[in-house]
Amino acid sequence: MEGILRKKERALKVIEVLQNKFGHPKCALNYTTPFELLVAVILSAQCTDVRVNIVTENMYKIVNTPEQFAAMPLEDIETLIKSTGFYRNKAKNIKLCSQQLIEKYDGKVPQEMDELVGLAGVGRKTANVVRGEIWRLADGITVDTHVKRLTNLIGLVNEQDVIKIEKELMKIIPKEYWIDFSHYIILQGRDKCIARRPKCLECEIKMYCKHGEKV
DNA sequence: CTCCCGATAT
DNA sequence: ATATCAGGAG
Repeated sequence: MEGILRKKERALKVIEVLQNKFGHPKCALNYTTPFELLVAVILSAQCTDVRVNIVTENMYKIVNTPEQFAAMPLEDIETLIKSTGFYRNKAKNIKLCSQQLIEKYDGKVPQEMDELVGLAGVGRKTANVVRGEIWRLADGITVDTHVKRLTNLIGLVNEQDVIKIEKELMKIIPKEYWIDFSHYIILQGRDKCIARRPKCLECEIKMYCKHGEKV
């Protein structure tokens, strides 16, 4: 087990490199309201953000409020979001989540982590993204498929459970970087550390990576 | 742990 | 054909 201090040191170096590369990153999902972002993040499960943006651009012209989704037949929501995959679960969650927002929060997206996680289809990953993006709030670190893969490769964690990964990262990453860290890792995951065919030769953080350091 | 699931790159 | 994509619920 590598020391926590050594991990912090390497994490800060990775952050420095990626900060210089990506600057001040923002969410790649398109939205105009907190609710639109919440729905977009729910749709982004196991789906590219490019696909989600194609779907939401069309859909939000028709429905973009909790009241409208709550009133819409489930089959119609399914049709609108079908191409994002898992469409039956997602449609059910979006509709139920909309009803919960109306009943409990006057149709507005709540800020507290506990409240967000209590909504249908909203887990810690989705809640972290919305809180960080909308209100710049962070009492957690977004752990998606990219963060899971890269933090293991970089050796910051040795763990597959996303909740445990998040807790470990919260010990290693200084809080001021909690929001941007995930953005950096995800952007690097798309640009260089692509799961299907990583471009280790061109990777800016290969010296900190289990794959890249062999190149 | 399994299931949900279409689109895309390889 | 197969792996992967800003996961969450049962």
